[in-house]
Parts: sequence; structure tokens; C-alpha cells
Amino acid sequence: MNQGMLQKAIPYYEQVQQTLKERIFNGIYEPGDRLYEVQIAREFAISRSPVREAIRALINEGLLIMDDKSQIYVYEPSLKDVYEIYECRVALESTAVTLVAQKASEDQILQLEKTLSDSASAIKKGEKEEMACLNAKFHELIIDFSDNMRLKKLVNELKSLTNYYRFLNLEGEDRPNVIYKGHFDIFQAIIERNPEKASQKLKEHTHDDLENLVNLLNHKRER
Amino acid sequence: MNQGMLQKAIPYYEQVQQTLKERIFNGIYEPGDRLYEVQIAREFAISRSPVREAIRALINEGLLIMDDKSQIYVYEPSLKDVYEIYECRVALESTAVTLVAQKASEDQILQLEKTLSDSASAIKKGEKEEMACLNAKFHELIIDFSDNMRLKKLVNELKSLTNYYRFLNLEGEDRPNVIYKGHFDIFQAIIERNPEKASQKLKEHTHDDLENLVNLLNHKRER
DNA sequence: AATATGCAGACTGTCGACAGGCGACATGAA
DNA sequence: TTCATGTCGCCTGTCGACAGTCTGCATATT
Repeated sequence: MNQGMLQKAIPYYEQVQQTLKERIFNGIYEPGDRLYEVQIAREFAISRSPVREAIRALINEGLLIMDDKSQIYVYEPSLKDVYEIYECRVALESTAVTLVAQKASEDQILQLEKTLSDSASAIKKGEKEEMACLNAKFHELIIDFSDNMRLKKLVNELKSLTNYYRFLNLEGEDRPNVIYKGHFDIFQAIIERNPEKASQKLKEHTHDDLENLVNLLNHKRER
Repeated sequence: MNQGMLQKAIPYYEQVQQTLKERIFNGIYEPGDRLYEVQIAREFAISRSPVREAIRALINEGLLIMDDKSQIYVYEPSLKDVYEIYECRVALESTAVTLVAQKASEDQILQLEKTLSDSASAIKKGEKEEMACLNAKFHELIIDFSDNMRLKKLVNELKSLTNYYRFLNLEGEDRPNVIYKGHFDIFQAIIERNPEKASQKLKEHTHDDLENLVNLLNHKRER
């Protein structure tokens, strides 16, 4: 018998939260856009209560912000915010990679290796979509292997705050190879069981990402 | 004319959130206690809506948890949780102290020094309350001086999750002096402008705190 | 023309009500 | 006694309504 048959009905507020989040990620709502409880409620043909709840949850996650007049906007990180977010991510992810370098199992290392080699072949074939996916997977595996649920949650929340800019990651000077090199160095340090080096390499790699992002953002702003 | 005169009324849901948080911190609600929307609403003589909103906010902060039947309980960290939380805190705080060692101003260093010396005299006089306060202040100053609002917010949220155990921090073998020594070493590294060392000392210091806490918790559990 | 006043509409904060789900208890059957 | 079924009450999810606040525009005033 299918286990999933007796599934509890998902409450509206969760569905709405999910949907709004997707819309923010997909750019249907853009940074700075204002959101209205009533309008969303009408759109989903439900009352304001669950919508309100979903919005509040997203405010707590930082994806929406409320000004002093209780008006809701899609979060648009300032440059300072972007730096702060990356600083926090580096802090957490470098800790994760330190742990992984100390205690990763053989199987886990194989998974990292496979992701890397898949990444390499994706670069050869020029499959952008695949590359982005595998790069994200590499980071995710490291977080997973650190075996710290809370760290994972924090990193994911931080990532989601700059998620709107994720497609910029592969744009820029020779990015695919630079990223691959960065990941490769991290992997190298892990199999050497050298936590310090792994942490250091991750910091450098993330710094590259940040620098690239900031350059592109500035470039865009100038035009 | 007093600037504060035209203050916007604080909405109920914020007041309730604040009050509930205080109750959790003060142990009026203990870990594992169940909370009811209706009951709290009756107590404050308001409707369920703002109460519900406050509860959801505290769930997002992690101070309350909801089981699969939508029942609300005060969060009680497992031992694994405590380790995870501390791991995240170390990651963030060591990053902060690294930054502080790099760029702290003279004035900021003086503030740290004063907190330390106040701490020393509080130990001499045996003022426990004062000691706890100054120890917290030392950590807070470091976070503040790192000039990263987001990092500060994350650390505060993590702290609040084990806040219930804060009074255990000074209990145990010669804790006041051990803590003072830890803070002193960190301070020393900062004035030496040695980020690596500062980070290392903070990690050791926090590790002491954690070990002490776990010991006391195990000890309690045995009885 | 520039400023003040007032009105209308749009939103948010809060309320009370209803319904659907779940557990506790009771009653009855084996 | 043990287990199945039905009922009751509690609690959460959702709804529609109302009140207060703020914005923008139009009208009035000097």
C-alpha cells in the first residue's frame, strides 16, 4: 500500500508561502516590489488570514521586508547587505568544510569526486544549466556531510537572500573554469585531510564569487 | 517638544511576542511546555489573531516548535542540538573576532579593556549577577565591533535558543576565573592584532563553555 | 499660485464565528 | 477483561467584517 495515501492536507498558509517564495526566486516578484495581502488573497481565492501568515513567515526569513508603515516589499539587498551575507556564509561554510575534511567517509568523498567530474564534463559540453546545478550540489554536499542541521538551515536561508542573483554566478570572465578550480582545490584539501587548507580554499573561492557578483552588479548599475 | 510623543501604537502581536519571549527566558514557560492560542488570547484579553501571529514568529525564531499535529511546545534542545548551536556560534563569533582583531579602533579596544577590568573586580567582590552581565557584554561588544548586523542577528538568535541554560554558565569548577582567562586571552590577541590567535582563543573559550554546560546537564540528568 | 482643509479609497490590525480533525471517554460487544 | 464504535469537547485553520490610519486628490482659502 502506498504510504503517501493518507497525507495530511497541506494548509493554505504553507502553500502560499511556498508559492510566494518561488515567485520571488523566479523573479515574478522583483526586488522592491510591493505586495498586498488583499490582492494575493483574491488571487488565490482565499481569505487574508493564511496569506498574512505566509507573508509574515517570509518576513522572518528575510525575503520580504516591512517598513515602518507596515508596507510589505520584496527584499532588495544593499551592497553592504551582500557583503554581510557572504561574510556569514563564509563563516558557516568554512566551518562545515573543516568538519568534512576531518571526518568525511570514503563514500562521501566519492560523491564529491563524482560531482566534480560531472562538473568538468558539463563545462566541456557547455551545458550552463547543468553546471549551475552541479556547482550548487558541490556546496550542498559539503554542508550535508558536516552533519549539522542547523548550520544547513542557516546557510540555506542566507543563500536564499541573494538567490535572485544566482544566474549571475556563471557570467563573467572565464567563470566556469574559475569555479571548477576553486571546487577542485577544496576537494583536494579534503582528501588530503587538511582542514585548515580546505577552510582557506573555501574562503578564497567564496571571495571570488563575491567579487564577481559585485563587479557585475556595479556594471549593471552604471548602464 | 518631546520627540517620543507621537509614537505609533505598538501592535498587540509585537507585545505578545515580546512577553512570550520573556516568559520563555525567565522560565515561566519551561522547555517542553505546551502553549494554547485560546488560553493566551484569553489571558491578554485579545483575540486569537495577534496571539497566533506572535506564536508563529517565535516558531520561526526557533523558541517554539510545532509538531506534526500543529501543537505548540516550548523548544527543548537535545544534546545534539546544543552541539550544533554552539558549532554555529563558534563559526560566526570567531569570524567576528577575526574582523575585530583586524580593524578595531582604539576606542573600541578601550571598551573591551574596561569590560574586562570591571569583570575582574566583580569576581573579587563575588558579584555573580554583575559577572554574568559583563561576560555577556564582552561577547556582545565583539559582535558589535565586527560591524555586521546580520551576523549579530544570527548570533543573538542562536544564543536565545540556549538562553534557558545561561545561569549554568557560572556554575562549575572555578568558572569565573576560567571565563575571565578566556576573555583575557582573546583580548590579548586583539591588541596584538593577531586575528588567527584571536579566533583560536575564542574557539577554545567557547569550547570550555560548551563542555561545562554539557557536564552540568549530564550531571542533572543523572539525578 | 501656494498653502490649508476635507473627503474618498486602499490597507492593515483585530475580532468573533464556524468547521474540521484529533484525542478522551464512555458504552457496548466478544 | 479487552477491544471496537460512537460521542463530546478542545484546538487549530480559515473566513468575513469592522475600525483606524495613511495617501492622494480635490476643493477651499488667502
